[in-house]
Amino acid sequence: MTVEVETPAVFATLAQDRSLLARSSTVERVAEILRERIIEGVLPPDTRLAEDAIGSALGVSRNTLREAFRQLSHEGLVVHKHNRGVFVRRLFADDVIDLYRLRRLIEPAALTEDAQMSEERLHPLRAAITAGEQAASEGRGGDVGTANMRFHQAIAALADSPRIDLLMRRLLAELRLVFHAVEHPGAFHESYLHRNREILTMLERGATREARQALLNYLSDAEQRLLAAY
Amino acid sequence: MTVEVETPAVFATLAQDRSLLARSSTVERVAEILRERIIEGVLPPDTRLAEDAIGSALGVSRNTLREAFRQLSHEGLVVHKHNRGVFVRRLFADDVIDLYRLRRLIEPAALTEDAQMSEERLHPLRAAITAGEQAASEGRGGDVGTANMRFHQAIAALADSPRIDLLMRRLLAELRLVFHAVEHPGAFHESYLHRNREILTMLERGATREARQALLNYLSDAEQRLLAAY
DNA sequence: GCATATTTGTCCGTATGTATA
DNA sequence: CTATACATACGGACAAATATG
Repeated sequence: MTVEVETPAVFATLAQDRSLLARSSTVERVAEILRERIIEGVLPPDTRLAEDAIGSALGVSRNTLREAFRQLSHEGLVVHKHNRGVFVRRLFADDVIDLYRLRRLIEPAALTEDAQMSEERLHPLRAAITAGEQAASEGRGGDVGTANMRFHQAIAALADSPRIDLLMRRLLAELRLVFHAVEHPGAFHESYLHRNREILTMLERGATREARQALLNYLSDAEQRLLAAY
Repeated sequence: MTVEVETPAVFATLAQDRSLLARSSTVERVAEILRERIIEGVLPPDTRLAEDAIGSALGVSRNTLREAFRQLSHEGLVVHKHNRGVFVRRLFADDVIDLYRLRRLIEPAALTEDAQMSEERLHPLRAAITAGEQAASEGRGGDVGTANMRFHQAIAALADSPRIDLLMRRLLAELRLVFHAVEHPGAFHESYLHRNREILTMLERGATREARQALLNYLSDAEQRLLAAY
């Protein structure tokens, strides 16, 4: 069963400058637009991404679009079925387990004792949390999820490793596909806001070991709740 | 400064079946050929991979070739410079440090206590080691390196996680680029053969903790030797 | 089950913009 | 600064596979 989405309305972008401020390539911009739509849930799992429809909607050639598809395929956001086209990826319980196994490996490891957890380094964590709290108080459910993602990206960034940053970014993008399976993503993320702040507080007072354990508990809880939704 | 390689001779493949046994796509086969050449060192770092030259040498269109490039780019083997083309990636000391940070995180974590280290599961490790020893005794230096890689891929596979498998595969492919910096890659890998077997022996008798420590020592040693070569 | 229409996979030619000698 | 080489992007073509009636 494939999902069909009315294409013209969804892709109302890219018709902009092109020649003026062509900082990035066309392929990059097309991939970025599709990535956003998939992550937002506008293009839910199993949606067929027809070349002709999207290509004409975005005003790009098939070749260009196919390169963007290839890129998203490597990021795990779409799957390529031979002679059938590309579809927004659907993740299963196996994937949730695998993704959280990786998270439990990477995120706690980023909370090293020796790294001086200065105000400076912890600032991104603080910013993500306050953004999440504000979004929650204003009822912007989607933004709560985004802020939560930013918090965990910031945790991974403490490892000070470009490859871990990239790994975490791709991992969280995949997780977005999972969150669409829970009924109220906003409420799901909101319930973890205070736990994020607790972890931050622990880090601020240098209780790294404690923070690591709290993070592990957080991850196991989230995994269980997601698995229950499957 | 970019390296130039005479193209026609290097790419004497792919002219085979094409329509007969088109099991994998053209893109896959092209990527595989380029990956091999890069890993073997035939295409050293900073080599420019011109679309026209390689495309005509392999007999594929530029579109197909570009998709193969994108694949290799995601694996970190080539870098894409906007409006300049793709080049074989050159890694620096920073990258060696980053890559080994990831290895120290992933590989020991794959050696879990609870996982039953049955004969079955440990067989890939044993096979990789004997292959390495045989290659060493027959003076096939390059194959020693390949076998060593296989050993560590097999270690990562003990984690039983598709994403860790993929991560490890990409990580080891990147490391190939590093090994070309040492003068005698074969001798480098040979010196670690007996340490691999020691680790296997520890696992066979259930001394997981000990094996993990030996693996960590192994990785730190290798990192130091590589950094010294830079 | 069959015939037709649609869509993808692959390739080519070309025009335009960009970087380098 | 000019010229050259090259990557980017487009449109069209055709075979093969798939979907549709």
